[in-house]
Amino acid sequence: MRPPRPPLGPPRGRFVSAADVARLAGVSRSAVSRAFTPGAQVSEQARARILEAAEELGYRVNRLARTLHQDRSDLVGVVGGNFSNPYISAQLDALSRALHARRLQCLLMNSASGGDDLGRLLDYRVRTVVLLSGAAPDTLIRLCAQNGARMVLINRPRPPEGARADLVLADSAHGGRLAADRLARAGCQNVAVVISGSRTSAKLDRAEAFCSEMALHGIPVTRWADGPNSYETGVEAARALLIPGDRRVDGIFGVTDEIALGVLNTARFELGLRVPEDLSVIGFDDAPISGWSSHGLTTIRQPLEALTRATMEAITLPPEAEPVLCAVPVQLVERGSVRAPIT
Amino acid sequence: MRPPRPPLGPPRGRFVSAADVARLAGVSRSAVSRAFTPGAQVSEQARARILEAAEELGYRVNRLARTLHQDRSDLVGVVGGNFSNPYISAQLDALSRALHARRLQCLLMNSASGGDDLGRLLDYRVRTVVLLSGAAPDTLIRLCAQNGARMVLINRPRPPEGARADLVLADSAHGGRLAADRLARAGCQNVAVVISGSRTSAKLDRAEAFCSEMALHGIPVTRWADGPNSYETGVEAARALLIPGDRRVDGIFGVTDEIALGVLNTARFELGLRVPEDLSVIGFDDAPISGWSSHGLTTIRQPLEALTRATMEAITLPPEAEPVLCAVPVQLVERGSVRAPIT
DNA sequence: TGTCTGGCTGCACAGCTGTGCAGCGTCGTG
DNA sequence: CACGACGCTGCACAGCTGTGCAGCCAGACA
Repeated sequence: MRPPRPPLGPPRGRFVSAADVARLAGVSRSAVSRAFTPGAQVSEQARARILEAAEELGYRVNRLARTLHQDRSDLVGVVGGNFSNPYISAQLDALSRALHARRLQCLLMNSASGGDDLGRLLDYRVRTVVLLSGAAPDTLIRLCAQNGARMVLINRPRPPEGARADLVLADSAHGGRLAADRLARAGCQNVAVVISGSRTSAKLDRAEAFCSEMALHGIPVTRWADGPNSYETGVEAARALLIPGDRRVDGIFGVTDEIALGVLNTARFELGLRVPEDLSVIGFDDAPISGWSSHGLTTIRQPLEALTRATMEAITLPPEAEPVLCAVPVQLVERGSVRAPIT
Repeated sequence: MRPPRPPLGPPRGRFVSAADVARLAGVSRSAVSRAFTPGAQVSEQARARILEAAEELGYRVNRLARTLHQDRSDLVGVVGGNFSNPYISAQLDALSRALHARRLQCLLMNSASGGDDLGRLLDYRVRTVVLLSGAAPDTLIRLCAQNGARMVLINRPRPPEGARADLVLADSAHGGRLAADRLARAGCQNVAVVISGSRTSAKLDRAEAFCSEMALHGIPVTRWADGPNSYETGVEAARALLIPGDRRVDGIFGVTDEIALGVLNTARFELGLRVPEDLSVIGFDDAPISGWSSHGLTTIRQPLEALTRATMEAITLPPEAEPVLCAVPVQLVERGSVRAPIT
């Protein structure tokens, strides 16, 4: 039960307003506003009395109303498709911390549930929309432009010409080449690349670069592209690709760690293959669980800190600033799921 | 100051308002408001003209301003400590989808970064605060009560007497007993329980019930309680607990899957123990990755769907409704990290 | 033709905050 | 003592939307 209120308090079940505090402290509502505005002119006694009254009532400044007055809100819309994906969730964790540190709020939207309801983010006057998954729908691009909200795409496909959006991209092409070279040095003769079915994304660039680099080495590549970006997709791919025979696939590149782990585990535990002796597997992302000793996945690392830092820089740019393109370097992380180089 | 407006269309860099739309459509601002309010009285022609103008300008109703007028907002504050934790991220994924389906928005806050800045959620007039991690600070409890915001605690410690909060609890005690019975049936003689260092949580209940049930079986239990709720805590615990000797620990209960997986992997890959022959390991949660063939962790399942459903019910209750207590049953999931029962 | 009804429309205000501006009192100085 | 300066306060308005209420117009009916 709530303790009985003093007569001056606000009614039950409603938020406390500055007027309530003013009444209790015996000042005008303006004074309350000033007491919570740094640098505003209030006497020390009044401020003390106001803060005391606010504390007693549990008052907090209504940032929604404050936003009406200012040109930008503190809200940043963050869109993701699958927060239980190991790399996405690591990204979200880092990003939400960084936003918090800059006193920005994170309005989360799961794009897996609805269609292109992403425009609803604009209903809340978000200053910026950040996309972690999926492609940016044209309607969202237009809405952001018309309303002066920035848009940050992380490892997302380049929007159509003329669309204003900040791009934060890991060097997918270089990563794809690194993966190809590593499998070639391991002596693989017959390799495959596993992509999810979604066509429009940085994953395609990784796969493309992998294939063309492999062509330079003269090694044939089988492409598997089906299903969502998930562990199960890796499982399915492994079952289909790793049929016994004289020219069995001996190296697989999964365009995300989650896919690669599905391949790795299926090969080891369901098909009875030895990794890396019979099969080399390499991933992309370097999700935290890829380093666990149960997996030991060799992968292409996208540094999360650099990605987050670049994202925060784009987020905090003023709305009229020119869009930014930031490329983040990637690197090979050796863990043992790829055979040692033959010399 | 605001830049001078062109006769039609809003200036760059600001959000489009209903007044802008009204000007373009040649109607009053009220008419615009009504065109976007279901059931309000507007003629078909006016509505069509207004919607067309809104489409052209990219107008979206400002839900922040609308909130000023209504008694409750659409915002739900969600607090978590570590979104890269496998079970927390699965919870967040399910919750964000469910909120989206009910047209509620998810204002995310990472409690790992700041102290008790959680009160900042109230600045945004959230209708409800949901806690996924950590204990509810007294100040937050008081703030919510004074402002008529509901509070939902998921597997969190019971708040102090008199605090109004909805509780959604998996049956920790029953789960702890299930884990103990299972290890006892496996013939374990010397078991340990691994808790994280945080004292205040449902994890303690799991451990307590485990210990008392083991006492009934007459089996000694070593307690390890240190570090955060993380994979590394499991690693550390395994290194410390599994020292070779004549009375080595032969069964371990990790109070979360993440901890249990740290134990499991360290035992298998670093210490060279066979699981389950030399050591039985059991976890709690049933995170998605626990079912992966690389782990095969036997665990106590907290059904995510039931948890989410109960949470949504509490979230959508009116502010004046009495607090709710919802207990969700748990069950044992066999996967092979515990030895077969001896009969 | 006059009157009444009903459907739209716009005015004005509420809801909450930030801030320019004028007013008020006090204090210091000539 | 008179006057100016200065610090503080409250008024009033802006910012954006929802809505009660009155007014307007057209159409229907006697």
